[in-house]
Amino acid sequence: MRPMSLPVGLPALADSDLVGQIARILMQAIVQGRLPPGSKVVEAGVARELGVSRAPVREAARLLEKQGLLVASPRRGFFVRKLEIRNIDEIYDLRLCIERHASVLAAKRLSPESRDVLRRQIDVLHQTADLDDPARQVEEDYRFHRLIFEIADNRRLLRLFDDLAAELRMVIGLIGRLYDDPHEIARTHEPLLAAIEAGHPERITAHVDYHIGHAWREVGRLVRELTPPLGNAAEPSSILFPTNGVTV
Amino acid sequence: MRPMSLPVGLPALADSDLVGQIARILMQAIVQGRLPPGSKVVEAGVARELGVSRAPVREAARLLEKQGLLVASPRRGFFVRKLEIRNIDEIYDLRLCIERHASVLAAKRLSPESRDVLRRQIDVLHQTADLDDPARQVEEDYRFHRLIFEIADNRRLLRLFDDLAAELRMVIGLIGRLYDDPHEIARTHEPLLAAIEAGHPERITAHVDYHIGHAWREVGRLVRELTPPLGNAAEPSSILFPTNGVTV
DNA sequence: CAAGATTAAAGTGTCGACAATCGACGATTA
DNA sequence: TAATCGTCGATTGTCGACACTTTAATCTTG
Repeated sequence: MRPMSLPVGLPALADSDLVGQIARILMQAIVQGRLPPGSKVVEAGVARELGVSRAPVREAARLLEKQGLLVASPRRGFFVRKLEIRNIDEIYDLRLCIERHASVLAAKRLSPESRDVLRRQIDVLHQTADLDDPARQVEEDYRFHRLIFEIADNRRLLRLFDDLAAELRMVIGLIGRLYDDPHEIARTHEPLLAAIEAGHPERITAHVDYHIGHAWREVGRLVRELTPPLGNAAEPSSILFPTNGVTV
Repeated sequence: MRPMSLPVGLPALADSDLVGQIARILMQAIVQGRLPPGSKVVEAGVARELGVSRAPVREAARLLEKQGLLVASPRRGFFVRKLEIRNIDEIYDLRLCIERHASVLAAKRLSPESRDVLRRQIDVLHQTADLDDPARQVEEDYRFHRLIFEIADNRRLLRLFDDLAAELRMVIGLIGRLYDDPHEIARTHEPLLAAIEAGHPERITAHVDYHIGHAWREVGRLVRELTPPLGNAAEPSSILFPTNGVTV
């Protein structure tokens, strides 16, 4: 048995695949804002907190780096990716691109069962809207869109969506509530599903464009509002965020 | 004032990045066929061969896994991804999706300079066609398409293309010569560029569809032909690495 | 002689250690 | 006082070691 110390406030890591678990834990910490953008991820700190050595932590950090959540600075360590508008735009641009595609694909491969699954998820969206739980709302929203990718049935496309979604969740988590009326969110999914059921590529892409484009503009606006305290998007010399030592 | 600051905006780093170097070396070994699909990547072997320890090798392998070149089997190690038609189709499907998008974007952002760069690359394609060097031809072909992504100016899109291209290079490297007439390759790029210059989204996507779709069908056909005989070629951990120790 | 059991070899997962490097702080100097 | 330089702690990059698993090779045994 391995001498595993007691993780204080962190979920215990029992199963194998330590690296994957650490990556997930780090990801959660990031998207939940416990590791704010710009903050440093100290390997030893994470390792100690989780009761493991630095090696698997490093590997997890590398994965998150390739995924885009972290950036590595050569002899200085890993940092949570900053909130640059450029990056937001690139993510949404790519998401729009693949979600149009996935939606059209999903329409082609839509079965009665998968149609029902989407329907039910819209119901969930409506129910969640009553809860006044923005985080949950965002989560169920993503679940709907993820379902579309699952139906599209391209594993690589799905993985890509998950990667983008993780980063978007971080952004959305930071700016808090995204829409004023949660029911509005739920409703806007209905015409999209209708278009998918109808199977008209043009109508589908139009609705996706509207739907994602709306979120894009909204997030962009809020991020722009949130960014000024940092001045312009000075990319180099990453220390414009002081060692805001909230590292885990 | 801060003590640092090299030239702003330069990626610079590169060199002392052992993990990145190992990842590149492994990638080359894979796309050049020295590590055939299905073969095992033994950490200790690679480490010894490169004169480093296993730690950075593992990190590099993890990156290549996330990129799709390797697959990890929990207590058994990393393996070069096998050549499944399903995977090929997924890659090309995604590539088609993003290349349409990138091409339309590139048209929007096309400057006289970037137009000339594309033109010149087509010239290179023609020149390369005379050399009877299939690998080189494929390389210059990718360079053209990569230029489109550069012009599209979305870093994430570009990274994604690079990831896909690496895997496609592996596939194409394995099936050897892709087209019968290299000049044909070069020529087919011209109407695509013309469409981009004209800036008609429909014409652009049509040409991209034709261009990429052609490669897709061709590769798919060849892979289908090639799959029964190959299957898996489990390699004994032996010397198949760089003829020199360019590392450390 | 084949199928299963046994043992040995190879390889992975993880750890702790150590030198090299970076950044902060304070002493030194103009 | 402000700027420069050197020192020191903190942290990274890399290594070698070790326990446990898987794979192979060998030995039983029906």
